[in-house]
This record gives sequence, structure tokens and C-alpha cells, in this order.
Amino acid sequence: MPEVKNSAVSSSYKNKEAILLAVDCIIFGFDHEGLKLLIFKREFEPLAGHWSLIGSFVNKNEDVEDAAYKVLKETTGLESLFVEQLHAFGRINRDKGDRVVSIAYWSLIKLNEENRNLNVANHEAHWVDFKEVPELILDHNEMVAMALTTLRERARFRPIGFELLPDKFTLPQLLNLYEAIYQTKFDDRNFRRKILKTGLLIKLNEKDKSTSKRGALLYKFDYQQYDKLSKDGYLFEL
Amino acid sequence: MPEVKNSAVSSSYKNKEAILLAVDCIIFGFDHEGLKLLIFKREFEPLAGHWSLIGSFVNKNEDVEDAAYKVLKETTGLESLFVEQLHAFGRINRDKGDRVVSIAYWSLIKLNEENRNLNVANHEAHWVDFKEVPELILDHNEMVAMALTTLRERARFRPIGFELLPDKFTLPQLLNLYEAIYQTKFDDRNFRRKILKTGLLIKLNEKDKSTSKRGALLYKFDYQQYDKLSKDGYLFEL
DNA sequence: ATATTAAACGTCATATTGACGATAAATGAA
DNA sequence: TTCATTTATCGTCAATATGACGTTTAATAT
Repeated sequence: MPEVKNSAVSSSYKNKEAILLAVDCIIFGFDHEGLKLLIFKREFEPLAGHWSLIGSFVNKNEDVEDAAYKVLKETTGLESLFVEQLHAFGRINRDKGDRVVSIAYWSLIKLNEENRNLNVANHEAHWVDFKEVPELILDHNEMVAMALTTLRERARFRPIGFELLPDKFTLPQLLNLYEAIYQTKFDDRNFRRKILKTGLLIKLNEKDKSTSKRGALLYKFDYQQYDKLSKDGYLFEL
Repeated sequence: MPEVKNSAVSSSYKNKEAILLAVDCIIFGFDHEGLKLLIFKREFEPLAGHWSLIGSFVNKNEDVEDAAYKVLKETTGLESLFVEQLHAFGRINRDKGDRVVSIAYWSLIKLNEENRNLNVANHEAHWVDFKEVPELILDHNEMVAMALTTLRERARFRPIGFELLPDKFTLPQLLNLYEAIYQTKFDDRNFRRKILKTGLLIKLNEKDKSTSKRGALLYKFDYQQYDKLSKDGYLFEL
């Protein structure tokens, strides 16, 4: 096999330089106040004490994805949540400490009494309004911006919003969520029509009276129906 | 700063294991025969001689993205082409040779007489029909499958098809391209209506007579108009 | 001249959208 | 117990978009 000269294309594993690999997690949550982002105080130098996404180095004997799941499980306490790889960030000098390539994952969690509380698992964690994210270390603000763009893209064509709501939710809640995600107002009547037409919501015989005298009907997401429609190449559109 | 015990979350750069990092490129092209994929004969062990995507290890002193661009430039001879990061593939044993995490990039190129020819830059390269991709090494078939899914997603809502056509193209050509991408037939009259309604095509006063007696009008893509519409949050939909 | 062929144009019934108006179900005040 | 208030829910309609399909045009070759 001829060795190719002056080629960008690799021709063996020899003399290749290994690089530190990390995962960083963008964690979105939603409550009555709006869309939130979970950020942390960095616990080691350089930049200790600064706001940061939560992350971890990837060990040589673990899958990259597992590393992300481990971080998410530890910081949210949740086993099952929506997680998707966002992007690998690989600029040479993105990390001042050493050459580190970071693979970012974004996730959506259903807020409840436990994971709403801060200082998760010994880490100083804070939920912040996604519109008021402070300066984060390294390229973490860039990661957040990209995650938000991706969230908006995904939520437009996939019924992903449900991942941010409790299992039972009302249509006004769902509307608020979409309005928070896109930072715009939707006509409630048209929104209701579109969302119900998908056939992905199951109407329950319960009402939530926490926000109005009249109370709003609770719905749950029909995951079975969604799976069925997805297989047929279904395309949800908001 | 307290060291967190038994935590997935990293607390310093010390004792972290570096990992080999690679880029692999999924290169799509299109001609009268259909949508093509550029594959290569692997030039080093293990698996030398097997079909593979083209790739390269990432040096410690280069951006990940630059590594991908370098490979693409070398194998296609093109400076400017559509490139987008696809996904980082990070399973522990995905590479038999060593622990290698690969960041895949997908790209679209305008085929011409030069880059259509095989054995690009000393590498044994072949264009293959995307429906008949042979068995590739490692997880490269998985990468191709994901790239195809992403291409279809992108082409649905972004006028990306033009990246695969020459600067001047006819509507029947464009239709053929979309039909190849989605492996389905579109009504030519409705397709024409939709595509022209976007206002992104500039009609030229030239005809291409290579495929019919009558000849088809040539168009070019209006990149300026696209930029303008994109900024206003425009959403192209096929 | 005329048959042939791909390209281009046109029509229409139906479905979807966006912009509203109107009603309903609860509460608490008069 | 009536009534005003508030949020939730249902309904309407004109404008637009869609899918399905028929027709004409511009060239070439016979």
C-alpha cells in the first residue's frame, strides 16, 4: 500500500497525537416563569468559580454518549430524559487549560419539586432564564446559542415540547411553552386547532384549576400514536 | 474548591486520558444518473483495501473543522463547497485499530469534468450510486445513513439542492435531483409552481438543449435574495 | 408538412391558514 | 342569587395553498 505524500488523508495510526475529549451538556427546563437553562459554578482551574455548562472528560474506556448520560443523570437525577447530540466544538484554543475537543449534548427535562432545587449533587447549580444567560466560560455561550437554535428547529417539526412539560398538561400551558421557545405570540384558537389536529394529544377527564377559575382540561401526549405516525414518515408541523 | 467524590463531572485536567480524534467525510454528488457518494479504498491496516469514507486524524494543533476542510479540498479539488458537521461517532470499539472518536462531516459538490474523474489525488476513489453503497469499514455505513437522513431533512426546508447542481441548471434537472434525493416522484407542474414561488430562482435567457429537442430554460440560484430572506427568518419548504 | 417529445402553462375542487367574533365555565363581589 | 370578571373553549370566513390533472408550446426528425 503506497504511502501518500503530503496528504491530509491519514495513512496509519502511527505517530498520531491524542487529544483530550470532553462532553458538555445544555439542559433546558420549563416552568410557569418560562424557559430555563441549568448552569453551574466551575469547580476547578482555570476559571474556577465562573459560570459554566456542566461537563466531563471522556475516559478512554467509555462511549462518548455514555459520558454525557452520566453527567445528565448525576445533575438532574433523571434516568430518562430527552438527549441529543448537538455539535462537536473543536477549535484549537477553545479551552485555555489544554487542547480539548468538546462534544455538546442538549437535553430537555420535566421540572419537578426535586430537580427544580439547586445545588444538585454537590454542584452549585442554578436555573437561569434562557434570555438572561450570563457570560459562561470558553465557548459555552456559543453552545447555548446553537442549542437554542436547534431546539427551535426541532420543536417546529417534531412534538418535542412535551418533553419539557409534566405528563399531564393543559393546552394553555403548551401554548405558553411554544411562545416561550419562539419568543412570539401565537393565536390561541389557531394553535389549539393545529395541535389537536395532529391527533397526538389524549384528552383526560381532569382539570387543572391552578391558573383560572374555570380550569383547563388536562391532556397527555400519545407516545404510541406518535411512534406509529413516525414510522409512516409523519411530519408534525407547528 | 472542593473535590467532588465519585462524580461523573470532571474536576480538573489532571490524569485525563487523551483519545485519538479523526474526521470522516461523506461526499455527495449528483449527475444525470442520480445521487452519488464518493468512497475510497482504505490505504492502511487494519482493513486496508476495503471500501471506506475518506478521513484523517486530527492533529493537536489544528481545528477539527480545518481537518475536515483539508480532506475535502484534497479529495475534490474544490475550495468552496457545502460542508456541515454531521455527528460525532464515539462508541468505544467503533475502530478496531485503536480508540478513535470520529467527527463526521457531510458535503455536497457540484460535479464537473475534473472532480468527476476517479483516483482523486492519488487515492483510489469511486463514485457509487447512493442506493448501492457497498459495505464500508467500521461504522461508515451508519455515517452514510445518517448523512442521507440529514440531507433529506435539510433539503426539505432549505434550498440546498442547488449545491449539487451546476451554477446554471434547468427546472427538470432540479426536479430530477429532488426526486433522486427523496426517491419519489413529484408532480412536475406543482413542483415548478412551488419552486418558482420562492422567488429564489433567476431565469436566464439561455436554454439547455442536451436533454430535449425543445430545450429547457436555464436558471441560477439567487444567493443574495436567499441571504435577505434568511435574515428575515424565511423558511423554504419544498 | 407532420409526428414526436420534453418543457411549460393553466384550471379547479379541496384543504389549510390567519384573523377574528362569540360562548362557556368557573369565581367572587354586589 | 344575580352579575361582572377572567380564562378557556368553540366557531366562522375570506384568503391562500395544495394536489390532481388537462392543454399548449417549441423544438427536432422524418
